[in-house]
Amino acid sequence: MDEQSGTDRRPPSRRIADDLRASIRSGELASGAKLPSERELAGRYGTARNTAREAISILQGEGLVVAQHGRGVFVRPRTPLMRLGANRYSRQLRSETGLSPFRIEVTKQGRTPKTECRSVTRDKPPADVADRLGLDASTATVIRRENWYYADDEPVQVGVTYIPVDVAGESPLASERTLGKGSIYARFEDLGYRITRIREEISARMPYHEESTGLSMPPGVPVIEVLHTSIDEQHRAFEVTRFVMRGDLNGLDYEMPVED
Amino acid sequence: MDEQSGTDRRPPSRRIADDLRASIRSGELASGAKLPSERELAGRYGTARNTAREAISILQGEGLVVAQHGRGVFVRPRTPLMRLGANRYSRQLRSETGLSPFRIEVTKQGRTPKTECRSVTRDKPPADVADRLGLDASTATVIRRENWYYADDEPVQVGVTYIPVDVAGESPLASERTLGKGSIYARFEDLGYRITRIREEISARMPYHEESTGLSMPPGVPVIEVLHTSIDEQHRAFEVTRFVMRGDLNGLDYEMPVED
DNA sequence: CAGTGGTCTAGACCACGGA
DNA sequence: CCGTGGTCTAGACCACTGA
Repeated sequence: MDEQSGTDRRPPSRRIADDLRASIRSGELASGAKLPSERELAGRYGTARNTAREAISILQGEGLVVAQHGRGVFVRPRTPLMRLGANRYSRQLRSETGLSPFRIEVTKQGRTPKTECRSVTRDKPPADVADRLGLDASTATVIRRENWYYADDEPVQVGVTYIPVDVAGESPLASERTLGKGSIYARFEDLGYRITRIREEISARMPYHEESTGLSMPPGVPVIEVLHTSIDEQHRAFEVTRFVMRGDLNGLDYEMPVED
Repeated sequence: MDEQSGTDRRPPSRRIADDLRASIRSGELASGAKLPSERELAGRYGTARNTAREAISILQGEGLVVAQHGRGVFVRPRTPLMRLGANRYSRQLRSETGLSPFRIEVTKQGRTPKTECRSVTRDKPPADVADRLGLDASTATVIRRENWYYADDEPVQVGVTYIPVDVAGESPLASERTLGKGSIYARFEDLGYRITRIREEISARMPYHEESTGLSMPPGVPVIEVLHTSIDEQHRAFEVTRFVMRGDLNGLDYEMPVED
């Protein structure tokens, strides 16, 4: 009754990883369950501990398990994603609830939202941002606002907003960390920029080292990067925000018309 | 002139990884450049080879480098992303060019596109798909069409389309692998379903084991998953497609109105 | 062929968590 | 305190690449 019938060409580390993966998929190792310890696996398969460890590291890279120092290795529980939609920018939603869609989503999950503007500075825009704003990257200056988004004090997103100085002027957008009622898009409206269209460019990648520590991300979890551009009635791009979101906690949900 | 002034609490593997990462960022190790060999690094830092190897595996997990057996470890070149937009579904684009947006994007990059319908079967819908189609997951039957998308014979995307049997009927959608001129949405129009709105739910995750082999993905690269729903004038969801795309080759680009 | 990464061994010590 | 993962060593052999 040996599963591998003598001709298993997989190296032992793969075999252990495959077995564990199968157990996770079948539900035998349920979400949150503890895997056998490295030493236990090594003994069971007759390998060195490092070999069992290598197997676990494969599963870590696939985002299937998380190791906790001193406790063990656990099947990574799949938390439901927050679903951020284009309605993030809806004026109606803004005025109805007085809450940002982020806060609504977090609250819906029974967690406590928090947002924090960490800095407001003047800076040169990154090349891609300058391009979206129609600015010259080498000469232009923008206001840079860095916002952090939390659920239960756990950071889940960062958003860096770039506003041309010509747009922000001496308004609160250019200097204040807190922007008052109706949040940032109300302030743009004060200045005569009313959002009518948005462009969102989405990509996925592994986090930079700073991001994975800043967002305290477990290994094997990618980020979603969204480069957002706000456009007004006169087709002016008046603001660009780069969102970086933990991929295990966030998702996007767009519904839109198909333009002929 | 020692950089670490005696009090470097980082383990050697981290230190090697940090140094290499810095070299990559600074451009000292350019895109595509070869890293020092594992043995070379071990010698240079006075560690065992495994320790240098561990450092490289950290960078692999971050998607910064790729190892090639027998050749060396290289800085992963960042290929430009394909930018898939909502105009994928535009009738105008379809009729103007006769090409699918996928083919246009790949051609734009100087590569050769290929698409292939691998199978057409009848199946039970997955729960999330059934939900989007307004079907009962346990009783309903759908047509399942599996499509693979290639650039220069390299697979870059998979799309699995689900169509309720009531919609597909006995049309080519229900059985033919090739759908003829104007592609799939033209066939839906033949049946009276004209796409007017779409919903796209986007997430990012590490590939399943089958996906990473099927799409021959290097380690440290996530996938983008898009659950797409097509909606017609009468608000009927008539088709759902789940796209799984290599995150290092694909991006999404939406422009849409903000609905009040 | 020499040089590279891929895998493995059998130990060792440390740091953390929980009883 | 013990059991866990985190890190490291100093070897070894294999498989692949390219001259």
